[in-house]
Amino acid sequence: MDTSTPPATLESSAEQRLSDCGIRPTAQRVRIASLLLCRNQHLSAEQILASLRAEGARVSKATVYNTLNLFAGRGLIRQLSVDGTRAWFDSNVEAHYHFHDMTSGALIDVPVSAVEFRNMPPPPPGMEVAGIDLVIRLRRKS
Amino acid sequence: MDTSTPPATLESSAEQRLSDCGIRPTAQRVRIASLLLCRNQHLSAEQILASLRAEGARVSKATVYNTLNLFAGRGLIRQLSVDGTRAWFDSNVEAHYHFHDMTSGALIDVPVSAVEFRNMPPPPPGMEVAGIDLVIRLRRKS
DNA sequence: TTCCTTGCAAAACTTTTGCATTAAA
DNA sequence: TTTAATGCAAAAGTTTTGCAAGGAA
Repeated sequence: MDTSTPPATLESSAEQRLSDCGIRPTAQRVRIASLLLCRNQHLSAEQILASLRAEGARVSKATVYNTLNLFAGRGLIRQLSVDGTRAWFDSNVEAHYHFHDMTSGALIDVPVSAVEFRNMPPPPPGMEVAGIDLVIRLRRKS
Repeated sequence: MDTSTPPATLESSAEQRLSDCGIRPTAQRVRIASLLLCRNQHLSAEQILASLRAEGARVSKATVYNTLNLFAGRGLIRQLSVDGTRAWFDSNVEAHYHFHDMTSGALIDVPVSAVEFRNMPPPPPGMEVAGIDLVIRLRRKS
């Protein structure tokens, strides 16, 4: 639909990643992937929609949500439930944890290497660990 | 409003805890506190509303939400963001973590003693740790 | 009386869905 | 051409809010 602004290299690498996941690289999906996957970041659906429209892209809210769910389902991004207000989409799918600045709402990545677990409780019988979400809440030092 | 069913001891201990927190123990607040604080559990606002009404209590949705927010603000309960769908209110305010059964949605308490951290990343300058939320996601073993 | 709490309904938000239209292979 | 994706608007679900009425001090 829109063929301007973002560098060809970014777009083509996003296209490549979508194809690799078996996702048809439509214009909207490539735009969303380019925006999100260019670096490690945490964005809400609304932020993504606003950014794309600011760039002049033609995208609907429904497509943003559909696309984010699709990407998350294919492991291209990770959906976070950090505060109850909305979902955050994390472009970093490597194992890692988060600082959550409760004042500003900001999320900061914490590498796995910074937190080592001495022991972990065994999962209940018949269950296995699918993932570990660690959120370290921060407040301004008093 | 309603003076039936729950044991007097439960109600009076709930009343005591509310008074201790400087919360005026109205009928609705005592009912909600009695329901939630009788044991360690994780309930949604809607579940609490349904339980109270099933018991014959006269309570509105607005009051349930107002009350839960009030209790959480006073540290009487803890609000959890585990899945994006809704808030869960945890009657256990002692430090602890959670298993999250992704199949059933169930939450299971994990005592702090079951998880020891070998090291923790230092909070950014000017910040301090306000809390640690650890969610261990579980799926059925394949 | 005065202040706080409640209930109801409506509003505010985030996210999903139905369906006609459009784009991709 | 045939299938899948998009856009729009409406719906769905959770949580908040405004305001009149009710209850406690």
